[in-house]
Amino acid sequence: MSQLTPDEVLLGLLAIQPSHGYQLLEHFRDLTKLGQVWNLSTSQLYAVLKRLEQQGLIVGQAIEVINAPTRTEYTLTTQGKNRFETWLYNPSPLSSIRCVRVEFLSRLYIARLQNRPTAALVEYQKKACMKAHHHLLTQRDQTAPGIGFLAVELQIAQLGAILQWIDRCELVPFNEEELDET
Amino acid sequence: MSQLTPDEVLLGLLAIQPSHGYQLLEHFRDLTKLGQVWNLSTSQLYAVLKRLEQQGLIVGQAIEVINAPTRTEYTLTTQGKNRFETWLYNPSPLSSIRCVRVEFLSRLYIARLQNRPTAALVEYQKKACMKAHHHLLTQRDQTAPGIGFLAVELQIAQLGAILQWIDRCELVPFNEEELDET
DNA sequence: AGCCCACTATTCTAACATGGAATAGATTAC
DNA sequence: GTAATCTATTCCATGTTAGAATAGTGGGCT
Repeated sequence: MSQLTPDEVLLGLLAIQPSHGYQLLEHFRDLTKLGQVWNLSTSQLYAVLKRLEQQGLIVGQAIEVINAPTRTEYTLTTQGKNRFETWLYNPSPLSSIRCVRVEFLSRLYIARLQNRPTAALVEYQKKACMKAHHHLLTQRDQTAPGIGFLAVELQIAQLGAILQWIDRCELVPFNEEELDET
Repeated sequence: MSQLTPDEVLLGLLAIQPSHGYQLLEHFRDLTKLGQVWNLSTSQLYAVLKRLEQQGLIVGQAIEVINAPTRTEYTLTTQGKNRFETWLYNPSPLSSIRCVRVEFLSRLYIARLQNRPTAALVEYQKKACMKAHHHLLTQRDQTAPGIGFLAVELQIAQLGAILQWIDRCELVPFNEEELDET
């Protein structure tokens, strides 16, 4: 896998309420939800759900619906809950640029949906980025001119931009999603 | 494929001289070369070479070496050469952040190795980023507050950082690689 | 001499990702 | 009435990816 999987996001959504695949998919398609953040195909989502079930993080239950195809409703297990909590509050923010955009914003989204405070999340991410920023500055001094040097400089610039941006995360209001849970 | 493949970079390297897999790998492992830019595994490189051969962009020739395993030396075909030139001078810079870091820096690296001027490359990329930046500013005004909005703002900040960084690309000297071609 | 390690050079394998189409009933639109 | 679209899921073929496996060479150590 290319590092970033929506595993924990799904666990977070299921922590709010048991849901079936199609319901979960909405969060990844709606551009006001996670649509800007992830680009997840249908089959991928169902594949991930299957994997999570195999790992014992969720359990599925077939639900017969009168005038609709049978659904599989997934519920979080205790194990899954633990995994999610670890992810949310013990973030391992790799501070790679993509990680921040995708993982951090997902964390924020889920935390808001669950009506949890987000200050700590933002703070953790900020600290991690500052640390990485500092580390890169040191690395730059040890790097010979050339492509490698330019790459390091770009990463430094990127992290700087994130640091300027991140404080806005707590100021920007999250309208609808707050109460609206389909 | 997840968008970014080293296909054209390999073609560019083969344009300098026919090489076998292990030789090409050096460019992706050496941190002063493309090591900071790509993270390519051995098997991946060989897989790409096979694919390129299937597409008729390169041809492989088995070379028996006296006291070493047989190598396959790949040579660029006319088609491959065309494909590379198109990529280098007709860049389609998607201006996604990752694209710039990986693709643009690769272009720069190859152009330098081939002793070609880089001013045009930088200029193209800069223009593309400015365009994307502008487009995102418009998009921001049409986006409701929430996660989507934050995502757009982050992208704007990232592009801004790139624009500040990109002018340095022509100023930073590229030492050794200029003449040294293993 | 015997052994271990690192380097050159490539292949294999199993798991996972990905895009796309297939299925199939329900509802809405014209 | 039939076409399109929505709900809900599965299936498939192809491609990517990490990691180990292979295999020969040369060097250093004891």
